[in-house]
Parts: sequence; C-alpha cells; structure tokens
Amino acid sequence: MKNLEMLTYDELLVEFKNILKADGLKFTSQREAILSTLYENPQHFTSENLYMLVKQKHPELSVGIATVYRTLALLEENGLVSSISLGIQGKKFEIANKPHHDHLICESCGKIVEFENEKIEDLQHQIAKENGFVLTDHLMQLYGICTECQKNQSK
Amino acid sequence: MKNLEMLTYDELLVEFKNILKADGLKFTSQREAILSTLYENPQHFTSENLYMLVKQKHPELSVGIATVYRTLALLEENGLVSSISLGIQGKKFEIANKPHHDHLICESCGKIVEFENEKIEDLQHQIAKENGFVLTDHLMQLYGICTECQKNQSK
DNA sequence: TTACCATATGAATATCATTATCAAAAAAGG
DNA sequence: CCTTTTTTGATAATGATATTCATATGGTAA
Ligand SMILES: [Mn+2]
Ligand SMILES: [Mn+2]
Ligand SMILES: [Zn+2]
Ligand SMILES: [Zn+2]
Repeated sequence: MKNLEMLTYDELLVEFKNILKADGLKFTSQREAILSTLYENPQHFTSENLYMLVKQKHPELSVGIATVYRTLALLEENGLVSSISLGIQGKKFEIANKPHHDHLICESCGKIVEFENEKIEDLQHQIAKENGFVLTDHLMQLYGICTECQKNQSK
Repeated sequence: MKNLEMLTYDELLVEFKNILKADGLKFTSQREAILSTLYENPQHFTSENLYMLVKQKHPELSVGIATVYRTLALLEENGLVSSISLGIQGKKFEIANKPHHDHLICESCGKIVEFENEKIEDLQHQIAKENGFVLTDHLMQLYGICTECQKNQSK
C-alpha cells in the first residue's frame, strides 16, 4: 500500500481514482463528496456524523447512509482513511494522509488529542519479536481527563 | 477500588459479597457460578462463550444469557473482571485477579498473548502529562501473526 | 422458621448500529 | 448515444446487547 502522508487533495484524488480503476470500480459524486469532506475536516467522525456533514456540505447530492458505510469501508481497505474503535462508543474514521499517530481521549468531554511516540513503537516491535509474532498493526489509546474537564470537576 | 491482584477464589468471593452488600444487591447461585467459572478458566471469553461454559459446568442451574450479560457488567464495574474490545470481533472478558497486562493478538488464529512492559506504561504517563491530561486508563493491543500461523502461511 | 419484600432471574421483545437486498440510476467505454 | 457493469437509496435483515415483566429467590427481622 502506497504511503499517503501529507498528500494534497488532488494527489489523494488521483490515488483514489487509480485504486477504483484497478478494481473495476467507478468514480461517483457521492464517493468524491465523502472523500473531500473527510479531507476538509481532518477530525474523527462516526459514520452517522459524517453522513450528516456530507449532506450539509453537498445539499445538491442525494446521499444515503448505506453509501457512507460502503465508502468508508472501501476507503479504509485502501488506506485512504483509518479508524479507531472506541469500545462502546463505536468506530470513528479520519482521513489517512497524516503521519501515524495514536490517541489520547478525554473520558469526560470526548476530546481527542493525537500524539506519536517513537520509543513506544520500537518497544512494541520488540515485544512482538520476543513472542515470535510478526507485528502488523497496533492500537493504543490513552484515556484520561483533560485540563478543562479537571477544572470543571473541581468547581 | 481495591487491588485484587493474585487473590485466591475465596478472597475474591468475600470481596464480591462485600460489594454486593454495600450496594444492596444479592448473592445468587448464578452470580457465583459465573465468577467461579471465570476464576477457574482465566482465559478471554465472549459473553456467549462464557454463557455456554457456565451452563456446561453448572447443569443443575438455570442460567440465561441475559444474566451473563448483567453479571459481567456488574463484575466489570466493580473491577472483578476486565474486558478488551476486539473491534468487529466483539468484547472479551477475563478475571481481573491478575497483574495488569496488555494483549498481543494473532490476526490469523485469534491467539492472545499477555504481556507487560513497564517502560511503555511510564511513557504513557509522560505523554498524558505533556498534554495536560490525568491518565485514568489505557488500551494497548498489538496485532500480528504468531509463529504457528507464519509456518502455515509459508506452506 | 417464617413471612415479607426488595432484588434477581429467564424468556421474550426491543434497540441500535451495521449489513444485505433489490430495482432504478449513473458511470465507463466504445 | 448505447450497452454493460457498477452504484445508489430505501428498505429490510442481522446480530449483539439491553430492556421488560411476571415469577422466583435471597436477605432479614420477628
Ligand atoms: Mn487521529
Ligand atoms: Mn488478558
Ligand atoms: Zn475533557
Ligand atoms: Zn496465529
């Protein structure tokens, strides 16, 4: 899978079109609307949230929730979006043209901070190796209370 | 919440009874059967798997799946069991009288290896601190291919 | 022990996010 | 254009988990 870090939207679009063509799939206005909405809003969306935003940004289009689910799956399979699963709170998606990172999540307000830590990544590989595994992926989420919520709680 | 590391079953039972009493809840044979089954099988269970094993181990009892869900939620709230959510594969539960650990999961056969790494835990606290968070919890799952599955794949 | 009453239970039903179905619409390629 | 294939939105189906409710059971105090 190609490295998509820091691509512009046009570059991302070209990449998407290549993938579609290679798989005999079609480039549709719904698929473009979903990709561009994700690109312009590099946050973390549930399928439902994204569905609502896409409809708001593209009132001229007819977009169904099923298409949002289908397109997110397609984009994720091809590495154009990534997802984090937040236990009971469901799955959230984000555009994948940013460098790898993990997430620090406020348990009170839901705020998500992205971070990266090379040392931890190295240690993860080491742990996998010690146990005879070839590491393919990892999930690391830190949960806590953010500065603001700490203030509100002490009131 | 009390530290439950390495408690015997009897100690765990006493703890459970104290929690129940403090909350005006009752000690039932179903609740005991679920806790003892988890204690005697310190693996990772889906609610459904555990339901089947409890029925097998306690054929004299009538146990419904709803009670298994309710009891797992109760035990988890009170720190007697812990869970890991494996994305699409659902939630798995295990008895919580073992030291803290994270999980290394084979994407091919589902095998789960437990590990602990003090350095990573330290780095996690440091990251939270740098971002103004008070760390309350974390989730770390490493995904890979285990030794056996690597062999099978190369055949 | 017994009697009382709050809580727990199992079976059935509801919920809710996600997925599948299907007839109509749109894209790709000549 | 025209043809073929894929895509779409509406709707129904699915499946894991939660809730409802009538009955059963545990705790407690006489
Ligand atoms: Mn992110
Ligand atoms: Mn474990
Ligand atoms: Zn917060
Ligand atoms: Zn394996």
